[in-house]
Amino acid sequence: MEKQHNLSKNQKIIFDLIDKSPEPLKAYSILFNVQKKGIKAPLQVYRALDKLVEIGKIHKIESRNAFIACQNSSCQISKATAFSICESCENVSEISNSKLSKYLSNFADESGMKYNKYNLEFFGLCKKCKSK
Amino acid sequence: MEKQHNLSKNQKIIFDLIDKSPEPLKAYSILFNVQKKGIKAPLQVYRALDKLVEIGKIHKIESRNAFIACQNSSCQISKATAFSICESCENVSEISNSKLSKYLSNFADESGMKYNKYNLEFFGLCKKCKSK
DNA sequence: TAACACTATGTAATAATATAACATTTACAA
DNA sequence: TTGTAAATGTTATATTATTACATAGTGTTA
Ligand SMILES: [Zn+2]
Ligand SMILES: [Zn+2]
Ligand SMILES: [Zn+2]
Ligand SMILES: [Zn+2]
Repeated sequence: MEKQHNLSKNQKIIFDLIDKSPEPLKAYSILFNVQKKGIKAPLQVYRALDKLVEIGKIHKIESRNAFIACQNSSCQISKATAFSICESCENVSEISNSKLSKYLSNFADESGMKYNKYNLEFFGLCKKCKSK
Repeated sequence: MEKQHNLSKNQKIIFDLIDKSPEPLKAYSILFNVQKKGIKAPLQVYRALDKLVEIGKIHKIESRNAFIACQNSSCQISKATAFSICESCENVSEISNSKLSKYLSNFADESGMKYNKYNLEFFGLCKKCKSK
């Protein structure tokens, strides 16, 4: 069973915002949106983001410096993440494909390196944008 | 055959620096290192970096905001990149594994999205750091 | 050659992203 | 209730990246 994390006040405010957003949110856009709730400084946002990433409630889309809520309770607490990103409309969604995650989690090569985490970002055109 | 790109003066200065570095370089560290060669402003660095990424001579390590020279002539001009990153010593190397690249290049799911590019970053401990 | 388009460069200012440092408060278990 | 870890508040600053505008080189074609 997954460990239950009781979010703190700031963490909850920021998670709720990200969770109900249809698109990845950037840190300063989050800051702007939560100022009416009393969160005034970048650091308050970044601290909450760090914690939320750490416990797997959100993920950072590295190529976009933006954050989305985890859609996939089986992504092993952020140790194995894969996303598809539309380069036209910037829609991002988390890929939940057990074959893919099994393949990558078990990946090993001759480097002698032990991989315990990965992040994969696919880019392309989503269905909508393809048909335009 | 790969298209031959004749690098411009700034592009060459910056590529040479990255190419001979054993570790990924950050933009402002590059800037600092090439100031004696007359490159004075961040934009000069970023423009060269953009071009070098575009033509596949270097790659950006997204999780580190840093750049390394391509070690893998078959990475299809930056359309299919995979890296291993040691979380202890921060050593980064490009993974060149034909099975992996074939698997990912052919990956498709039910989203209807056509993937034409990916970037994968593996994290773990390198041989050296593991044995410490 | 002259005209054109395209790529690259130079420079200043500024935007966007992220962290350091320090003081205080809250949660909660020993 | 005392100790400790986690979270918060605040200011300042560091790091990463882009906008805007002017100029110069490079190669192609009329
Ligand atoms: Zn997830
Ligand atoms: Zn799209
Ligand atoms: Zn490469
Ligand atoms: Zn290492």
